Amino acid sequence: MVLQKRLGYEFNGYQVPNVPRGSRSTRGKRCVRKRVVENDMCAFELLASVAGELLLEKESSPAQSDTITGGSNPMFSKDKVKEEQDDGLNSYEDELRGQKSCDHVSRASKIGFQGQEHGCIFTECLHPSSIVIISDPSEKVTFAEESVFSRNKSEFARSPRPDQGKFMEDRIPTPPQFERQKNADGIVPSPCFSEDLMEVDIKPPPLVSSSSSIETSPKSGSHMEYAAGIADYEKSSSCNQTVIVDRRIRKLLASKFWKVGPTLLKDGDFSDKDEDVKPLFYSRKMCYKRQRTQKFSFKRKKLFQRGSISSCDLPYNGEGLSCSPEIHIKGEASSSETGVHGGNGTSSSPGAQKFAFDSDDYHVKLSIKSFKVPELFIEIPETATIGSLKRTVMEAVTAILGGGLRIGVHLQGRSDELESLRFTLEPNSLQSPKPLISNNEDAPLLPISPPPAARRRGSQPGQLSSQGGHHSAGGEAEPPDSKALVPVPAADAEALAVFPLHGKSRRSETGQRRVRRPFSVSEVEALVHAVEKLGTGRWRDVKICAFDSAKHRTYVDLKDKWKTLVHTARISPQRRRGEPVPQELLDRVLSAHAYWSQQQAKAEPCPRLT
DNA sequence: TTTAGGG
DNA sequence: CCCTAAA
Repeated sequence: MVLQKRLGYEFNGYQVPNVPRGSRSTRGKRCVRKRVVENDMCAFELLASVAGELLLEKESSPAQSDTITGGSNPMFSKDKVKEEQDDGLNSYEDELRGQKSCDHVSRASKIGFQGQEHGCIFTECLHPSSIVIISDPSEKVTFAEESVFSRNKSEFARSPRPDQGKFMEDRIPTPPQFERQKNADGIVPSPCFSEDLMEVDIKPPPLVSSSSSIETSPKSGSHMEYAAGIADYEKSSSCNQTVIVDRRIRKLLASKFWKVGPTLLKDGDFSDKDEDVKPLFYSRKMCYKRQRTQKFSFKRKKLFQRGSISSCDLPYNGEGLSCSPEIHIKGEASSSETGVHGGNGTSSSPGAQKFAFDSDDYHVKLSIKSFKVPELFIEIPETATIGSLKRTVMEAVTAILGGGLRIGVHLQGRSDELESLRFTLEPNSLQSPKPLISNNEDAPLLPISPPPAARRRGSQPGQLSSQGGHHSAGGEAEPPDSKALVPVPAADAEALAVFPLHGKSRRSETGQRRVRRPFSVSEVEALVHAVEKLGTGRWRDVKICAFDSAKHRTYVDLKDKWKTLVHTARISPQRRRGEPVPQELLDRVLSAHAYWSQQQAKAEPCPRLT
């Protein structure tokens, strides 16, 4: 039984238009950056949210006697699924079809949770596969997968102990912040809000909200908000399980756009500066940072040192290339053997619904089916091939996901249609270790403009040979630069702001190396003709005369081309590369060059003789 | 801004 | 193609 829900997490990918140098407005950049930040969300948040929704659905479900895995639960019924699919939310079942195995996905994102009345959901995000939702650790904690409390968490036993609740309560004092909330709302604060636990990266409830009221003002009635979604799950063992989730999650899930916490979790948003209070949320940030920043700090630093990457500037080559990697999400709920014992009493949560579970415990297993990786800045050399691109993309995404998922990269589009070139990421079947890069993908991917960092490095850019690949990039080793990819999580936009993105960014104006556009024969023809007429010292005139409409050809380009033409004409045909230029043209090049050189020589030493 | 040349 | 000193 699988609950399938297409999640609306999408990165509102942006693409800075190919604005002429120096004409990009500051305002435009600010907009870009803003969007990046607002769309930030990471996988574990997503999973946690899904878990929240599952609980909500469960709560609202009339079929209370079903276990989460129950097939008769409307929420998980095929009809429901179908309905969502018909709703245009996409059928990822179809998408998933063809995948040999998604077991790893399920495993990777398994979430174990256990609730108790008035508990809170926490997610741990040390690793995508270690997401844990804890509801009221004072009672017990169920771990999914590995022990997520790897640090400072030794107190928590993997298997719940009868006395654990007491154990926790004895050790952990209730922070003042939630004492207040308790007073205000009459809700018993969870002991898990302790410094002790906060230090271990416990994340706050994965609340998703379009308004900042919840996240930003935990002490002003926010608990009410939290409690609004309380759902009590009464197990057959009479253990009450309560998980607090935000009802809005569901609504938001329905929408395609999630505005996520990070933006709202600025320190300044907390009116209470008490260090005992902040850690809960603060740790979330830290956790996030560990997940993201730490991983990429090296590469990012490297790139920035070379001044090739900006958090808000052209991530692309300005030619329309963009990467929209996708991962897919699938959710499922199932029972589990991870027994949780202890717990007692009945739920006292008003209005809370109760559910009886056949098993002692249950897990909500979530598997990511589809979500868009926030953003990927990938640096590739001019000589990049589809294959190297794929490798790069895969590497980046894998890094983002912390290796919790195996990602397969599927190329969409053709290398000769870079405008539509995309990569789709899918869970990589464990049993199909097929090479990720096929040979036919190692064709040169020329039109892609590599960032400046690729410049002045390594070998000369290979010539693009439209006819045959005597220059096939076949054995082309992937240049080091191609690995210098930088996923730029939106959350790090702030941190990245350290770099020169105030005012005018160098990169946005001069950084992007232009796309290489070899001169065609006809262009050479036009150039030769113009030079024959105007000479070799009036490139501006040549430009106006023969390439006025060719925006991408500057007079410098023409001058350079003439230079190479002269060189080409002088070398043996065997040494020439690229699209062959008719010998006739080359002859004219030589003669014209000789003529105008002579004219120039004549004019210089003795102008009056002309 | 253009030229002229080196990288 | 890029970068730039010079003009």
